[in-house]
Amino acid sequence: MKARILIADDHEIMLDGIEALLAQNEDIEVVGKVSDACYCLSYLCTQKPDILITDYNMPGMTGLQLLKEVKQNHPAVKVLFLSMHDESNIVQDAVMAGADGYILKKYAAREIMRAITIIAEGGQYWSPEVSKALTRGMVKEEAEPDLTGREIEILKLLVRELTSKEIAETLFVSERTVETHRKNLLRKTNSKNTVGLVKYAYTSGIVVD
Amino acid sequence: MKARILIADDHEIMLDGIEALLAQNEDIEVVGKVSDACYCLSYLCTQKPDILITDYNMPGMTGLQLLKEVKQNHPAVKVLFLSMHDESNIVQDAVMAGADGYILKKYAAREIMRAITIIAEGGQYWSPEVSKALTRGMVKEEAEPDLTGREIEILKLLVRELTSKEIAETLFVSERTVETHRKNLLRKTNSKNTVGLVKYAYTSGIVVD
DNA sequence: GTAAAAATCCGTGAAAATACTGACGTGCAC
DNA sequence: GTGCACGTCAGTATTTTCACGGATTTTTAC
Repeated sequence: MKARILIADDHEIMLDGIEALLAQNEDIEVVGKVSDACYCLSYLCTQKPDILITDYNMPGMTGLQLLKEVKQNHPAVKVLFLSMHDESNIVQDAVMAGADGYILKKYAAREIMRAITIIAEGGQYWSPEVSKALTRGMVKEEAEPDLTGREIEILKLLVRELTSKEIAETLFVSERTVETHRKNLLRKTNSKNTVGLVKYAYTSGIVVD
Repeated sequence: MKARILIADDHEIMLDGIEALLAQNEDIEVVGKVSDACYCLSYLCTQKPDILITDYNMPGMTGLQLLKEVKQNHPAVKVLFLSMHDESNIVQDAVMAGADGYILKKYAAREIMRAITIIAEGGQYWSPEVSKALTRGMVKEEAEPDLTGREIEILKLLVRELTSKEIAETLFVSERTVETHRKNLLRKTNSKNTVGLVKYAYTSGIVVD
């Protein structure tokens, strides 16, 4: 009874690297490798993997969106995140949305096998840093960045170096509206100014980088 | 006569992935894997690899700095960059500093073998996108972001969400001076506003991400 | 059908960033 | 010994952002 694995990552070399690692274990079978979130979803419909290993930063769709899609349409599939980021807001979002595991890329080599074994048995696995980020978020009570669709939209335009005025013109709303959204973004992301918003956009995967 | 390869990347799984790929070719021998730029430099002194394959974003040192170190102290070592970025300024910096190859991570799986073969024979290899970025930079005559030390210093403080006033106080200079540097940064990085500077800081590897 | 969340809008005012133009000293290279 | 890059500083003006403290309407969820 092999664990059937689907791997998603936009860098093909990561796909091969992960596959090479997993090949060492006979109880694991890689049934597919995809480098695109949309293709990943369609793949889930035809094949029925037990576990999806996916990068958190995917082109076209954030890892979080992908996770939500998977959990909604294929609740039986376990999801293990691979990510460079250990910011508590990102990790927390992933956990809240039902991820089964989250490991940092820099430790992936030594942790991925254990993570898959545990997840295949119905458990969960978090890298030490990730656990720390989780508790940090809990304790500080600071992890709320639940941005609305409109806020994300505005953040994306902001990152494209548009001023509030230009964003307002683009979205056909008042300048005031944009300013209100920015005000809320500053509060939610705990930023001092625009710089913080751009940093958040980068580290949270809202921009593809 | 095998080609001796040293691999540097801060994500161990990438090291394993690359090694697994290279293992397919008998003419290639991986003599070391390091996940830190400093350790990489010391390794170069003891072992004598023919080719160094390195990530462009390394903790503690940018790929560019590492390249310059290598070319200065170990001119015989060829350097092949692996990177997520194809911005013309980054690519151009790498080429100018003497890189022997530059491939994008998303194509690494299919290109790395060819790149190494070519480089081992004394040639150079660039991913198609990289070549495009190079010519784009040439044609547009826009690729100059040669930031001075002071400008980088200010950019780093800027990314920490400090205002010009606060930066001025930190560096014990006039607010005007900081504004001048920012103005020059905007021009050099071809940015419209602060947002562009933060983006540049992220994509160029000035901040560690 | 009601409560909560999200999106829209407004005024005032201060702070910060950007645009423009110009200048001065220092050190280094050719 | 003369450019030239670099870092330093100034004045003036405008635009943009941010901080207050509201408000209304639309959408969503139960």
